[in-house]
Amino acid sequence: MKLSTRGRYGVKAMFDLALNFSGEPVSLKSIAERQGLSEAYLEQLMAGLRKAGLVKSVRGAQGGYMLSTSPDKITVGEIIRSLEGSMAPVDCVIENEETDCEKAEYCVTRLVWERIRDSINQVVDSITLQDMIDDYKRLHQRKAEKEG
Amino acid sequence: MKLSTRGRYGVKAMFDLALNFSGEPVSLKSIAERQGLSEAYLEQLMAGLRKAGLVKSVRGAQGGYMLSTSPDKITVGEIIRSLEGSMAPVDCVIENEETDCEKAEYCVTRLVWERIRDSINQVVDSITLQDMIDDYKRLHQRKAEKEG
DNA sequence: TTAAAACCAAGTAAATTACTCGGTTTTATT
DNA sequence: AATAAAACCGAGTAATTTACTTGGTTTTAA
Repeated sequence: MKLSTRGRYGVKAMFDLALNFSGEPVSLKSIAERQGLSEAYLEQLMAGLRKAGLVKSVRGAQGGYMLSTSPDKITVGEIIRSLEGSMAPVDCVIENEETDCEKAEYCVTRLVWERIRDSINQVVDSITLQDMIDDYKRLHQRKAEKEG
Repeated sequence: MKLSTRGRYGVKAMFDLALNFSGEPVSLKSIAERQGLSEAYLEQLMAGLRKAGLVKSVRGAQGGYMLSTSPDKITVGEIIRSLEGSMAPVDCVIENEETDCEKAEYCVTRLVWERIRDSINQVVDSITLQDMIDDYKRLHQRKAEKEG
């Protein structure tokens, strides 16, 4: 039940874009540097996020990426699902997908997988990039106080 | 974020043991047949469940496995964690384990992973094998009514 | 014109998964 | 005592997935 680097890096990158949300595009190079990620690999992830409509890109010199909308309208769930697919713990329980298992209708374990899936979706869909920014500010304010 | 076959088969096998909870041991062969799983592979899983104290084994002819305690005292969470390890979506957030990430204390994404982990744990720890048996009975009663 | 950037497709080494295989030991039954 | 059923154990392995890299091309501001 681990997230792959796609989801992990994707959330980091999107959070970086959210912190730098200003109307100006942000280059992959700078995101990669700040977040300590491979630029070439990030490129692949951004392609996924762009196809999902979560980011816009600006090509050419001084180009880069920016959130397609404000941080409070983008959830962690949308980010992860666009990069990793459904959060369903088992394939037979992927949203809006038929299962080929003929026992599905009376399958008890299936009910368990559905509950896990729903609870994961509920958390990730409830956290927006703005929430992360708020957490970030709180965390760093506390850090500043602590360090005097 | 998929469960591996270890967790999936493990829950199935434990549910099978719960349905057959009587004091008599149940052979791997019969579990494998009923659940449509490989006997040799199941053996590995049972070793894990035994080490975790969730099942007891009886060796020799007419031997087999049985739940170590009643179905209402065994949760899906215990089963999955004993076979797959922590449900943490990211290593830096495994319960009772130090992370080597020095930024951890002020890491925002970490807060997200913790919330996902907690919510998964909450669901799986709230579902006992007895709950699954109850669901099973409900499901099959409804099936019987439907089929007349 | 140059250089910075996004875009794209394909390749690849390493790790993980989902098993199997070939035994040994234990024990109820005959 | 012999047999057979069963758990126990360690190692091996094919297939798949992951986490990238490489080598380009296209676009566009300066």
